[in-house]
Amino acid sequence: MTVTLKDIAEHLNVSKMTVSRVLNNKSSDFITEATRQRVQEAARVMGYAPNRAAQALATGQTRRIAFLSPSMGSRFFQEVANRFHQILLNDKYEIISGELDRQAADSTHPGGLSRMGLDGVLIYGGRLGSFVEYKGPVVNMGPHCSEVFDAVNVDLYPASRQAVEWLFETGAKRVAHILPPSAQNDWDDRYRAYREVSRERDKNPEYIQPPDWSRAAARNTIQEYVKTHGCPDGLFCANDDLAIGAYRGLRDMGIRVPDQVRLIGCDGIEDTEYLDPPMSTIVQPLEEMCKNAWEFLKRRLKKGNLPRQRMTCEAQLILREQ
Amino acid sequence: MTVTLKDIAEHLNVSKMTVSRVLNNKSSDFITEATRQRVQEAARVMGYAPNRAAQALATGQTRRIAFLSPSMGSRFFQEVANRFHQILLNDKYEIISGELDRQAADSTHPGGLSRMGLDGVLIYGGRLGSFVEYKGPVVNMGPHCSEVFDAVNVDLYPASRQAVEWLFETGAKRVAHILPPSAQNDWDDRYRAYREVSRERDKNPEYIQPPDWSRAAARNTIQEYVKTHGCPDGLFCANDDLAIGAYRGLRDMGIRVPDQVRLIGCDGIEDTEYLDPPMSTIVQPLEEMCKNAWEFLKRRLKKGNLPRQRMTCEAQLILREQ
DNA sequence: TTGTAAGCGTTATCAG
DNA sequence: CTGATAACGCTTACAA
Repeated sequence: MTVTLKDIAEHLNVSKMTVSRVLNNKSSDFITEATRQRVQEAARVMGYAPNRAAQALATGQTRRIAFLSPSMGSRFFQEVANRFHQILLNDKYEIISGELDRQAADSTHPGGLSRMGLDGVLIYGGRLGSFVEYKGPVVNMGPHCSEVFDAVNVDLYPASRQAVEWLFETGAKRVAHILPPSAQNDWDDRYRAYREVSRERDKNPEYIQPPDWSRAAARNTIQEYVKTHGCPDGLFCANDDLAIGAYRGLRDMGIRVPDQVRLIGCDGIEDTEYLDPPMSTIVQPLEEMCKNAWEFLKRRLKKGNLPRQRMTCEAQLILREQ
Repeated sequence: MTVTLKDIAEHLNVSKMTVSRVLNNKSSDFITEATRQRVQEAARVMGYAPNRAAQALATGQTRRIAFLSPSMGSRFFQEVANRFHQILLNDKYEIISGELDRQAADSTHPGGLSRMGLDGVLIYGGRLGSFVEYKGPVVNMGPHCSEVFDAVNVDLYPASRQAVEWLFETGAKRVAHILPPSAQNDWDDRYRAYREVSRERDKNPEYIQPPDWSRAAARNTIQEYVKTHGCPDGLFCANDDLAIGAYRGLRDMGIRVPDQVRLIGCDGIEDTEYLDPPMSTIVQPLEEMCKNAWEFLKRRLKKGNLPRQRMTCEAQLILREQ
């Protein structure tokens, strides 16, 4: 059925090894130009394609990497996954995406990482207790990385402060913070920045807490909040999806953006540019982060016992016309 | 390092086969409850995880499927990929996404499908000449499917007609159609519907042609168009990204939506609901399409020589407040 | 420069 | 019910 090394070898009266060597053209191996030509021609004509499983079994390497994030439905994480896809493609690696919760690291779990045949894992997001037991290389990225893995941190704190301060400075009397309760922790830059700026300005912090990070949740929650508490005139949102959901929820009630409320999102997804008015947001330097994460992982793939690699990138507040 | 069947077998003084049988619990195999228990316990304790590559090599099955679409940057295709991810997860299949152009089917291509170790391929979108030479099972889905593969068609024609007619009936004098030149073909339901309705109403068709399907392209192109041709008062867009780009481009020029121009998109991505005003669009029954595509593929995975499977789903025009 | 032999971790087949 | 043995297709190490 499918063509194997052996088929080519027999066809050409050479050994499998000769064929293998030609097809992998390892620089360390020497083959006469004549046989090289013959083998390549035969492989092409016969339509040879290597059996990845066999290669993986023999070498112990799958050339497959997982990218895990909290939620594949989030546009931001899709943008990250995409960037990785493009980057890894250049290096002939496959990427397979998954969600942190579902893709538990332990080998007991039927869909667990250790059962997937991976060379390594890229993770956006933190709180990954279960991953300490995953044996392969892991690079963690995001605003609050694990202390045990290689890490590409992104610092949201300065930009978050600027965002909240800008809202106050440009006239907002009540600036609220939208974020799910699960993220209301001191390790969250956005939360901490909001709380501290509020305190410095003697403002009462107001938290609007959708049950999750989805647009739909933010849309509902903001409406309930406004009905019972009245409407803030500034809204610092923990991510762009929440900001977009809030925007829609406010418009549902006839509240004007930005006249009555100004919003600032976080992460910098494409969608924010296409709203009307375009939404201000805190942009993460994704390209830089992804490139570096991949470099970290490649290095560790080559040499497992490196000292821990880490770096920190700076997110940037982008104010759009309003 | 990692635990194998052999390790467990030696630890328990049984054969690898016994361990293998227990761990796969094939109903056809009979094992005493006692040994079953012992094996399962040992596997758990020792942290056994099967080697996927070895399994694949032995069985010839990878439990891995590719999902290919024209562009991974498109939000719509991301939504499709997502649905497949969820669906296949239930059946313990992995999914790996790619783009049609890059992932050529032939074995010559280094990143070609036949080199990826796949059980089958799901493709959204048409024009896939090169895929006839891919040997594995293929299910094609979308508005203009291949005639040679199993197919889940979606019929955009009736909804497209309704869309254009609705724009005219509700008062539009000039309804233009935005679509990239590459799609300006009779096999495209949207193009055909627009052209025919225009003709039936003795209207001059107006085509606005961004170079590709991106928001940015639509945003630029609409502005150039309006500057030279004036502004249509109805816009039927070949997909939601174009519609969103056009919306932004119009707003850039101070043109009011929907007062001066009304837009209708196509595909039904989540973003359309969150614009202000929410955007009308033609919604594809994604859940139905994906479920069926996967059923088709599973069937063909089991039994290769089925007659060609095919079905057609109906897209639906959703008019949102405007 | 090329070939031979062994092994990677599973599963299939056939004996016991 | 359980165990040996032979694949699966490739690469690594070592011989020639």
